[in-house]
Amino acid sequence: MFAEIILPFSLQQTFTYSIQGWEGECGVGKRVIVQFGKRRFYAGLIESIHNSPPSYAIKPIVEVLDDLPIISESNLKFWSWVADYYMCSLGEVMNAALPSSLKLESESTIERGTESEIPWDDLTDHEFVVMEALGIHPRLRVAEVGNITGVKSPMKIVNQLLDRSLVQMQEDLKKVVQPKTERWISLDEALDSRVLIEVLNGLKRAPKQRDILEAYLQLKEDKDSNWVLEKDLLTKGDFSKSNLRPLYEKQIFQFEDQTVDPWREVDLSENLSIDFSESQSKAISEISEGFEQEKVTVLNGVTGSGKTEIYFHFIQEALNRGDSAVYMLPEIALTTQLVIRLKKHFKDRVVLYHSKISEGERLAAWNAISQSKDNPCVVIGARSAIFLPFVKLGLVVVDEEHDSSYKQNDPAPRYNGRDSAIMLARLFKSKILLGSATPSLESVYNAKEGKYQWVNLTQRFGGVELPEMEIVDIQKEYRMKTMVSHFSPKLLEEIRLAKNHGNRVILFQNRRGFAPTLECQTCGHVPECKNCDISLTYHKYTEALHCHYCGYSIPMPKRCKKCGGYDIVLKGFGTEKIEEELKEIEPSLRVKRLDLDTTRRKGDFQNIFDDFSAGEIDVLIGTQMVTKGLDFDKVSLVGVLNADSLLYFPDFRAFERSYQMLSQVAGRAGRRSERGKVLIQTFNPFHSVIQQVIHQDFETLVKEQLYERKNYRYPPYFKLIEITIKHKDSKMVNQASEAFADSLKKFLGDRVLGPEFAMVPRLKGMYHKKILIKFEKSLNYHQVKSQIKQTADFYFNRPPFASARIVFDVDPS
DNA sequence: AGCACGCCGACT
DNA sequence: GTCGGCGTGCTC
Repeated sequence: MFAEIILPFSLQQTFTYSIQGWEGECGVGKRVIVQFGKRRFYAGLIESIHNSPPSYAIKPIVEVLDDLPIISESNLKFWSWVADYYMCSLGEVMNAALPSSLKLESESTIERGTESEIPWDDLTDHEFVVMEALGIHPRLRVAEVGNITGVKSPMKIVNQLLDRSLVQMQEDLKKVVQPKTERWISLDEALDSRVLIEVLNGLKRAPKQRDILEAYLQLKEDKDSNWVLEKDLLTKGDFSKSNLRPLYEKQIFQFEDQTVDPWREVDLSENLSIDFSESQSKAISEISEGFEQEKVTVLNGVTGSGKTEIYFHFIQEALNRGDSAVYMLPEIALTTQLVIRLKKHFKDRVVLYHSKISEGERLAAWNAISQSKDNPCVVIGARSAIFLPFVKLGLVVVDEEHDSSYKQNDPAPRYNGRDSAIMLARLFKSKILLGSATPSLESVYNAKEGKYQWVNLTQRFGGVELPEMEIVDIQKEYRMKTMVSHFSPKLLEEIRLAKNHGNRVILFQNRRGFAPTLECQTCGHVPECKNCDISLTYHKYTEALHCHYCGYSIPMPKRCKKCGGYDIVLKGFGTEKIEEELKEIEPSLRVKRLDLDTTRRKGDFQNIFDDFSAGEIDVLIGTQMVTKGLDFDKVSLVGVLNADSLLYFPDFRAFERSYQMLSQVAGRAGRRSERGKVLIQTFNPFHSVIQQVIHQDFETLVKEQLYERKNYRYPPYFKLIEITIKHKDSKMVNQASEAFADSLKKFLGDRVLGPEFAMVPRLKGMYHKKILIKFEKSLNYHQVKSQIKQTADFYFNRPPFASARIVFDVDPS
């Protein structure tokens, strides 16, 4: 009997191993240790078991790691779909799916060999260094041999020493990551409370132990629990770990190691009850209709209309049936408040899963889900949650389904969390609900075609009106020289007004659109466009300064045009600059930033959030982050500093995204009590998208954009595959991509666009060229992809282009 | 991915 | 001449 094993890297095929000796233990979905190549051992996963012997020599399985499969065949089917659809290997999907602590890899080490005499005089310098090091450390990793000798390929040296039996080599299996645990202590079970006094008296001559015992008893009293954290006990009396050992030996204490639970200190006792408004109840019954027809259902609910409560309702319904549910959100919308709300409602059924949880939590989540057959769970997580080992999955909710961060761009698998979730739901025959205030054009289109069920939830909770929206024409303001750096007089006035009424302000500044500008450190001069009276922005690709309004450009100057000084620097115009300016204009304002820079450390986000909620910050300046699921009260004003930076992003989704982002940020204004205000600064007050945003005219946006997409052959009418060819030699990248594209054109014709240099042509020493395939939905995409793959194999698996790398990105965004 | 094999340029 | 770099091919 043989097994097909998935190995954890980007090799296309599975590998066949003999299961001899492990017939009883083997099973699909279990991990096995196998040797791959001459030395290395890996934990692979059994994909299938069969009895057709291959024509080549095979190796046996070394060990079966699991008693029970870690994932089911349904999950494996899902993996296969992801690998197939997104044109990557099963190994890459496995890597994305498994928590690191389930991955094992061997590591080569060397130690002294059987030859006892070291012929020091016959050693090369490198060999000498290695043998010397082995005298100090009994064991060295092969990588360390490279470090101490400074040689790039240490195996040559190791092999020479191996030949003379001066060293021997070993392979140690290592967990990639070990989960962190913490130790809990209680009195030994065998210890009767009556004998406790005796024990205390018995410790008269061991005062330290007696102190510890007393400290424990006090802690036990304080916390009202028999189990106390070792850490707490040690800090209470300044004891050390070694003081505890005799207490374990005398069987006074017992301990248990558990993975760290970050929710230990949070009070989750409160029970939340939900009362539905009339419009919510109506939406619920419409969603149920969609579910009955087994359709993907889209809940289009404006911000503040209470989508979350509706999700809770259906999650509860799934749990009542004994099914698990997944509630997916874009990563940065996974705020603590939402998780606490969920935990208060669904208690210990809640499982959190995203990139920032600890390895221990990750493993615990994985185990909870794989044992969820009789204990249904509700997973709240980011896109990676779709890879959990679900058993009975009854509901998948994808909130903010339009969000572009559902797409993983790098590394493979380059999958879209929303689209994959739909497939996951299909495989598990579970219900699927997509929610958004501004659904994606894809979902709108599918609903129009009758494929998806569409449910509207238009009324804001508590009847609060949508905010008042106003445009500020900054082209005019700049011309009249009334702008105060990036602020129009109107915006500044509204900020002051908000502050005077004790309200808060959110300012939105898209980072991506704001390229750096050049500033003279001597005279402060900033090069400006001769046509548009705005600063020119620096483009690395062309080494020039561009105006992104009229296209005017000048080569990167070496010295200041005004004063002739050489001291010119590039300055960013991100949130940081805005913060600086506002503090200068209005020093009394308490201003804080919310962006990637200020939320790098764990807890940063929460701190800023808490300060803002508590009224300790007047103005919060942020990037996309402020648009996502933040439920602030008392925000009377939302200001968009420059809407154009969104509109002119070079991407076919730019207008759709602009609408979504501006609507989302506007939705932050005036959520609970009073009506809020939104000010949008723009150079293009009459731009159709800006007009659609301020009139909340989603219908027209959809109509116009769908028309454009159809015309220019973009999704949802056409499918896109972006292919990137990388090579460190630009000539090679040109030749390879041209040859490849020509070959693709033979069967795809003008569906092949490019090759063209990427926006950043050279990245990490590699030149990048892109080929874009646009093809009709009516084509069999399976066939198209396999033809592309075959062509790629033909070019990139043999000379002269074997050294070029190729990357596929299906449905790029 | 990681490792071996083989070709080719730089320095003793 | 030898050492080490790098390109190429293969792994069940």
